[in-house]
Amino acid sequence: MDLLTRRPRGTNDVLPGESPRWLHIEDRIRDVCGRFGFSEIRTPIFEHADLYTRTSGETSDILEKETYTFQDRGRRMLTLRPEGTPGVARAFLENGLGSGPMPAKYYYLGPMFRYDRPQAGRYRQHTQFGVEIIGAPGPEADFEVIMIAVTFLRDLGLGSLAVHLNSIGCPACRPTYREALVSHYRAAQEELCEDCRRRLERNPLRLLDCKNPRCQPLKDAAPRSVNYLCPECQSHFRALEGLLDRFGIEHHIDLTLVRGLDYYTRTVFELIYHGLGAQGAVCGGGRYDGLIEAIGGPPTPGVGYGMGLERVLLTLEREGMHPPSTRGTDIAVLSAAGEEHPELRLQTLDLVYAMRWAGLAAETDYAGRGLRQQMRWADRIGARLVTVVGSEEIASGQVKVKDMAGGTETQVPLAELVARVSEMVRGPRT
RNA sequence: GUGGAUGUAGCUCAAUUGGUUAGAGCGUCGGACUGUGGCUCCGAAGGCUGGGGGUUCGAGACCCCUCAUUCACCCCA
Repeated sequence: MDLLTRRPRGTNDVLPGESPRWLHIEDRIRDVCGRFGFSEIRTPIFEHADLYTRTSGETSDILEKETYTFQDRGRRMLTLRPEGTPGVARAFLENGLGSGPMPAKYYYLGPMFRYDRPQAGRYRQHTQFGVEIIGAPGPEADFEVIMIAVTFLRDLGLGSLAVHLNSIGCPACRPTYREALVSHYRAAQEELCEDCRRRLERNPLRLLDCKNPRCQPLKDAAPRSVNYLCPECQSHFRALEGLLDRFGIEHHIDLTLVRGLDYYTRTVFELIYHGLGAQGAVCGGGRYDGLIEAIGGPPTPGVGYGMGLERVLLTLEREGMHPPSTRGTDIAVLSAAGEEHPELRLQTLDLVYAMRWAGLAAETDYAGRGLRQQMRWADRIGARLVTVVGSEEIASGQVKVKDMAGGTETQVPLAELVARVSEMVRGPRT
């Protein structure tokens, strides 16, 4: 019934009070991406449903149960994007971006959609900041992707991070590992929890994700993917670790880290923020050397991540960090006109617009309230300066400008008001 | 999808074993001070107690359903 006045489940309004936090982190994103040489790419919020089924794999119930998929009026099956990477890969191919300078380095920022049960920092519409490097096969690209995330979070003041890292091999070596894993688990099939039995059949790598105590002994004894890597995958992984060491980035090899999407190869990683428990993972990504080929392009390596910004925001709040204050009102122009002096009111508006066109943040209350109330209002909105325009001022050509913080008033010729206020706000020119 | 907790004014919270007309602080608007803010005092607006059903003479409170939030799972893009 009051569906009309309630937002859909798992969505959020960003209210004016919250907006400066978003502006701040968006600002930091654009800055760090510029420094790292990443350009923004904007792709549609919906894509053909096939794009995601083709890339993310059939094993995950992600796509069947957790996407917003619908048919449009032209009977196309479309999906609200659940993540950024497939859309970027598609745009890369469709627009022939491979003929530009390689590797291609992109970042994106925007809403993603997933149909699951909301929790704090986890919503049906959430905002992701992601980066992709396409066309760079070596470990330096993996490193750069991790570093841009680490640098961004450090810039925000969230330095207390650890990189959790693993390598899940490539099409050459992963099958061997998968077999080893399956035979290890098959031997003890009866002891497994229900979920794990299903995983064993459908997606064996996920066995390592199980938190059921019953499966722990078996999991602890399970073969490790890093021991099954082919020489190429192994040296790639070692080199990445070496780079992280060299730059003093805290990292742990997490042998149970197996990301959910089928397209990952070699490196997978997560960034964990210390002391946040289940909400600690702020960022996850990895290498996807087979993805572009899977959607019909030439074999092209890629690596990237997605970062959930609501979770970053939540972390900032829990750490008591505040965004820098935004520009407020420079001057409130109060009107002593009242309703019976329309001409005076118009002269007040003349002044307000002259100030705005000169670059000042000028505000005026809509006429009608008493001066006391207007003053109170100017105080509430945080105006730095206040001036009053009335018949006395117009007649004498002199207005007073009051500094709200100190309470001091300065007499200023009306003709010079805009210039003088600009000086007071910006500091005198030298 | 599974289990637990919680829903009272814009916000934070009250309301005796189930008992008259659901209160306070903050915020908003207005007045004291009708041409000067912050402090103080006064006043007003603002509620189908999330929604629906049930028990009862009587429900904000108890029961059922539903919606939403939240925590832990599941999953993690």
